[in-house]
Amino acid sequence: MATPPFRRQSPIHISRCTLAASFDFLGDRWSLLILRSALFGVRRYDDFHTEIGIPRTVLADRLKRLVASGLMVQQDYKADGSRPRKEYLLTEMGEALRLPFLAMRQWSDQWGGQGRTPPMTIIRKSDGSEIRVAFVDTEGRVVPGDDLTARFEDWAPFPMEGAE
Amino acid sequence: MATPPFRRQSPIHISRCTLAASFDFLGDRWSLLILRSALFGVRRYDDFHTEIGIPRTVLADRLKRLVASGLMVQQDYKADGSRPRKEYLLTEMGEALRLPFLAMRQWSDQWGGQGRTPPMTIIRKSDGSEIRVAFVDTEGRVVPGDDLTARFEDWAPFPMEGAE
DNA sequence: CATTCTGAGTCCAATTTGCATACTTAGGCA
DNA sequence: TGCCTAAGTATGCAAATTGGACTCAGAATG
Repeated sequence: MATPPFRRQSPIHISRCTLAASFDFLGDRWSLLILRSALFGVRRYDDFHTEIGIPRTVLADRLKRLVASGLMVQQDYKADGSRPRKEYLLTEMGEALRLPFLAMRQWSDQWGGQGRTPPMTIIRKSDGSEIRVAFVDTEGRVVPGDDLTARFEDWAPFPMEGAE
Repeated sequence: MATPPFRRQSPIHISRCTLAASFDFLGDRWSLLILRSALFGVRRYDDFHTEIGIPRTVLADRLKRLVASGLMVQQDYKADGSRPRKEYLLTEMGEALRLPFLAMRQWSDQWGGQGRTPPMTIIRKSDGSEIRVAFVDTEGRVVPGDDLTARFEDWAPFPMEGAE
């Protein structure tokens, strides 16, 4: 993936950038860690609390925000031997974070893994072969990172090697 | 991408999770926005400052951390008519964030774009065809999200549909 | 029926972090 | 010599975070 040419400004203004908006919203330590756990199947207040060590006040706040933003929904459940409670489930929108999060995990394992074998591998159900995240074309074939450019709406194709 | 089964704990403990470590490190609004701009080719202190509206003290702190962590390097440059200055460039490690960031952009455009056409499209240099981020197998072919499972080191293959 | 237990929160004071404004620094240039 | 500019640092106030104690509701226990 090639290095972008020097620029004084990003081609997309920050106030109209959906990515910047996302970062603004869920770009904090705790929200990201909650979503990580949720994508693994964790659902309950106390489970989030003990797993990630988040202060209870902050957890309450973050869950409220995640629900308000449509990434999670509250749902009743009833374990036998205890009263009805709420659990927090990812919506389709929240579930869709699986791809970017796994792309991020791939990066984390490669650059922060200190050469160790990653503890988790994604595999295809059918045959157990390894899966990774990559750029693909409309035919569904992998494209190398250095063969990419970006096009901007109402712009000529951009001399970029800096899609992002 | 299928919903994971309910679990009380994530299969990877947070203290040994490279992804959690990454979130811990760069999981804050400003670091993410700085990296977004950097991936577009922005390099200079004041350009970051005016583009993303970050307070100068926080910017100084974040750049220091990004350099210390190996995501960026300081480099001298000399524009004519002015004295030598420093600029901040992504390292190979920082550049490698392009894939996860673009995966995140794809998500942001889909779920936060309110149905508008995304202002940016990644295209292949050679023929201008559209490119996206997806799961691929070892042959470089796209794999649908619901055909995935995770395998954990020293574990049997995991009944997951919750790779993350 | 009264008591205890538990998951899911809220409340609060101390600390940390973020913020805006102002100030500093250093070399080129008029 | 003094001004200009990019790139910071210093400082004091505001906001968010933190850990600990407290609350609440219904199920189980006696």
